[in-house]
Amino acid sequence: MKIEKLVKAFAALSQKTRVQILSMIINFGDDGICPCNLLENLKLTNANLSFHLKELENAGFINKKKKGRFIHYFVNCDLIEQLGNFLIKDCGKLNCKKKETKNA
Amino acid sequence: MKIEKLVKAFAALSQKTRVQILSMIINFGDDGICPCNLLENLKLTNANLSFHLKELENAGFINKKKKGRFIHYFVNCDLIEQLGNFLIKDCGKLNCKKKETKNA
DNA sequence: TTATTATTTAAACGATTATAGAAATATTTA
DNA sequence: TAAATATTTCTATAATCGTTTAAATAATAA
Repeated sequence: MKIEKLVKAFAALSQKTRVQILSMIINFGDDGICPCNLLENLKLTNANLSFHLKELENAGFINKKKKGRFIHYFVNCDLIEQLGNFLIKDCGKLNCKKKETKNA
Repeated sequence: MKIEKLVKAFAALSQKTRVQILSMIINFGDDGICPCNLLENLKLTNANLSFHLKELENAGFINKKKKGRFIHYFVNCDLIEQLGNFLIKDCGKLNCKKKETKNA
């Protein structure tokens, strides 16, 4: 995975509210969940929730799909697994040594 | 792991320069590496490197130890593994459901 | 149609972060 | 001791981020 994508993903998880939102979305699995339902359980404004959902979406953690009257958000498990694997297996093997970083 | 610690760790990885620095430190393994050596391979000021090292240290990713004339930084593998495991196994099992988040 | 609900966007703000330059603090070497 | 090197701290600045309020857009229900 490119370092830019990694960093963007970590940035999306660098905020308590977003980790909680992502966790909730994961918990609703394949059904997904709409913002209005998330709102019931979070002390946020609708605008603020929308902001955080967009951040998570931009980072690739979630996708949305229309479901009748509502928009449902779903988790993208692949990205989460890739991140986990990066940390456990690949971290430390990035191209960050001498020559490569000289002009990074 | 407490969500505050998680978030702090992810925040430390939410910046390209810091991921590169951490990766370099990991690559030097048990020998560790001093800031002056890191500087040779990064386009940073000493002040800025010091800032990023402190951020990584505060998040728990690295520790330092005096080695003769230099200070050597070492990676804390435990935290990295914990983060990886959180993503792969525990993410989605946080206490973020209905009742629990009501007063979070 | 109007009213209601769901969701996003826009504008403004305060707080935090990344960076640089300069100075301060060690430490080592000569 | 003075000079050189290593590292951190201080100060300031520009950029980014999280939040709110208000408005805009879209869809549904009455």
